[in-house]
Amino acid sequence: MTSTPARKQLPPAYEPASVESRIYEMWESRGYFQPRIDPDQPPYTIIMPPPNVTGELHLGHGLEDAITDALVRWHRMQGEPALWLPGEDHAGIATQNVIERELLKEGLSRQDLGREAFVERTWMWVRKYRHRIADQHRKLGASADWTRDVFTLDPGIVKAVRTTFVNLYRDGLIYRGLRMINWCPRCETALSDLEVDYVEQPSKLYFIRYPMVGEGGMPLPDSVMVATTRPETMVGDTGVAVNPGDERYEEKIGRMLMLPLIGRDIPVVADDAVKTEFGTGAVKVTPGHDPNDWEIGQRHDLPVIVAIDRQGMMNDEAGPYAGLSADEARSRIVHDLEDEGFLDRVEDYTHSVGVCSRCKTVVQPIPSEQWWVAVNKEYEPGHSLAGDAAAAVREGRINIVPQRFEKVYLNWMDNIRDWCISRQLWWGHQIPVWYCGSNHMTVAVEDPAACATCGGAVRQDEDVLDTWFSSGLAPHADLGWPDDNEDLRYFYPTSDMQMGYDIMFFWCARMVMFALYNMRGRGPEGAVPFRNVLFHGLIRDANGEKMTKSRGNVVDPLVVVDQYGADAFRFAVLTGATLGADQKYSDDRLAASRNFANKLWNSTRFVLMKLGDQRVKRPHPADQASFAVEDRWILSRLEQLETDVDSLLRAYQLGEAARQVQDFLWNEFCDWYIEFAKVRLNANDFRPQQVLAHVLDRGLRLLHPFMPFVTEELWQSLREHIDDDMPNALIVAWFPKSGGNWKDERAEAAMDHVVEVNRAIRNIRAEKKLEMALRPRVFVRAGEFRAALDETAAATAFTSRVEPVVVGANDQVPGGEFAFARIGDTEVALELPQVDTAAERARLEKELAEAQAYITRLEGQLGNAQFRSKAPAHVVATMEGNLAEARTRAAGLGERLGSL
RNA sequence: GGGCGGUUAGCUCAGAUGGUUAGAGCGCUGCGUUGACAUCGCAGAGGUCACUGGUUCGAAUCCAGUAUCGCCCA
Repeated sequence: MTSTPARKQLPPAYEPASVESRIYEMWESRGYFQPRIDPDQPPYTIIMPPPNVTGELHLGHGLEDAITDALVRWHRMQGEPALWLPGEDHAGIATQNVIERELLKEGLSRQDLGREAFVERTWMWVRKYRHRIADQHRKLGASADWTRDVFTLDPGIVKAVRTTFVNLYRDGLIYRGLRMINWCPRCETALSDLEVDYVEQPSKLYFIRYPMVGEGGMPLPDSVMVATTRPETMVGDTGVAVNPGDERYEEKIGRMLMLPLIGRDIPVVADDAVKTEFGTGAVKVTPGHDPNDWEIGQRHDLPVIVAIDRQGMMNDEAGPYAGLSADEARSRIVHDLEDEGFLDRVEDYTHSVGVCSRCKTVVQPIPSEQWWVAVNKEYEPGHSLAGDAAAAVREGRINIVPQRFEKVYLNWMDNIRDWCISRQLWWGHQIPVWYCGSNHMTVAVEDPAACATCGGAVRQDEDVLDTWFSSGLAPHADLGWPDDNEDLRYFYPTSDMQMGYDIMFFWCARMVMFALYNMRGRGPEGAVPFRNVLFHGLIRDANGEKMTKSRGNVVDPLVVVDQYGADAFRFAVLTGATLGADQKYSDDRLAASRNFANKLWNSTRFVLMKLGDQRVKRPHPADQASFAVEDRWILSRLEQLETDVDSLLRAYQLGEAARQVQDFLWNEFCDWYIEFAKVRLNANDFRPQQVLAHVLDRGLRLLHPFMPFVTEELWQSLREHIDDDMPNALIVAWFPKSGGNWKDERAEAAMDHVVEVNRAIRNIRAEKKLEMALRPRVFVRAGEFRAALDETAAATAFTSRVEPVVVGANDQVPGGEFAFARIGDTEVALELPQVDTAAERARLEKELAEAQAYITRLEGQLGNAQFRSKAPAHVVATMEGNLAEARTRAAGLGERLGSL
């Protein structure tokens, strides 16, 4: 075993930097992150969404680590073999772009290097950044099993990708086909529908007359006017389409038009896709340059003419405009149309333009031969990739949290189209297809030596797969599929999955589709990639803007960790918003969380100081009656907290759970229990020691999933003071679960009352501006809670700086000058050097008025027969209790007013 | 065009299945270094829960509509 962390005197303030790396090293070197496979126990498994190897982690990754780590630590502390499997993604386009930018600084292009050298250079980058990324996770406290770290280009994943590809191909779910794609001229690759963003752009709508021609090609005086936003594409027009129900064009359907400037004859076709209300109701059809026109062209057998090449230049098909850029061609064509009288008019128009989501270049829709996944095709009766993926969620085999995202997922899955998976890149999983000289295709997992059909020499398809193809396999591929190894058998299906809602379609949807296909041998329940998937929101900047490099508002989580500590960062992002909602980043919230860590640090210092070198037993419920009211109160409250945290965590309400632990530790344990305990300890009554140690121990355990470092560091100091079966580290200590043994309603009510009495006393002190040194006598005329008030009188004396005298309700308070307050059936009379009668009267009247208003409300409600008959008994009882209490209070106040 | 979400204190946000006088942090006001903590303590001010209507004994919470901001899909 490695040496335990250094345990000297704790410094007076928590210094995360001096603790975090030492603690993390201790955890990792002792192997706590590696689960022990135990066939008798169900495991907890969660896969890390692999960050891109392109560079640094951002706040979103930090949030993900905070969520995942809290979950995995919670499960680990419940004794489950817990596996958090980390990884990194090769991120095709993104990484290639980064390397190309690097090369550009040296004046080189990837073509200068050649494919092999370029890929090798990229690997050099990867080797460096993989470790950097892992270290960043470590700084955030991620208790991931680094011995199982997976990179999406590891040999095992290559095998998984190829096996999936081959199987899908054999089942007819992967095909190569000429279809309209989104081409990014800058990235020089095809993109899937998901990688295209649509932005509104002001543009023009051009109205162009296409003259009709007769049988022998004779021009007729009639014409059809079309409206278009891209006049330069008209050189590729092969038809004009109208809606079949549009009366304006009824007689023209089937007739021929003459394409201006070009002179080609093109037909008028009727197609439902044409909207009568757009432009003139007639649209030119350019199947080579528009996705909708492509579809129309397919339906009406129109030829496809590609007149603009992939670099955006007009080619020979453009006739007189060949060699021009698309922009130049547009102005020339518009000019020529006008000259020849074909241009009717131009209107301002706003339309949405597809841009590459990565580089924002306007994408070109072009027909191209690419590889596709047929997501809706049945490979077995009743089974298609998308159909099964939707069913798994509909039928509850996969649970989406928060539930509202279920609709988004299903809506997308139900309307999904075939997925373009080939990319014209060099960095990624090269498509496992080989071609020979006779154009035979060999599709194989292992590199073939020769063509499977004719034995000829083969060349591999040059394209690579969409990055999401490989990450879509993560849950089963990361665990070893297609090999049938122990990890896969034991840890699959994974338990939870977590990601930003922005990659629901990219990643979550693909994982579900692939897993249900690849793992279908396990049956519908066992095939799912995960049982629950959590969608978290985005971290935005203080103004609610998305953080992007171009905006320059990106915050580095490691800078935050340096400044405030990893625990503070994690606590702040976890409590910053509810799951699924975006949150705004704020330094104030970080500071508040750091302050909490420091508060915890100091309260532990206090407990340790009071324990000295003592080793105490845990309080035993059998001795409950022997404990003081504040002991019974805090132990009862602790059990309630344990119950609440358990149910909150089960419901994935991580932020609320963290808040409740904080609230307990700060506002109940520190503010009241510790303050009260001081009095007994100072009087050499050492009974609070075991309560202090026990409650703190439990509190640190409850907080550990959210603030792992500071809790572990403190617990290391605390553990040797508790005479119990204490493991070596908090990370593997049992998570508290209430047995209900300490629940004590009476103690809670009594202590609540004592707290209120103290508040009332302090309130008077503050209001009367009594000097701190002054310790006035205060008569506490107690009713129901006399025993508790008696028992805590010394604590009241200490914490509220008074000399309390607890007397019975019927006892008289001696003469003198007093300020009065009422808490239920208890009257507080604080002795003053002198009383400003008018001010005192005003104060009491205000309080009385409040009490009266409250009474009126309660009387109204309780006087309602409907309420009495329909409301549950405990609600009525509570209100009756409150009414009685308020009446007692009002009566007391009235009495005091009368005597003034 | 379809769908989803937000709107609660000056700011950032909590408020399961409707049920005490709606909470926290930060900020603000006043007081305060007593041996855990000034990264702190005590006390206080501050909210017609966006609006309108409905359901209910009872609505921040459920329903319908409106306004406004944002997101997703087409």
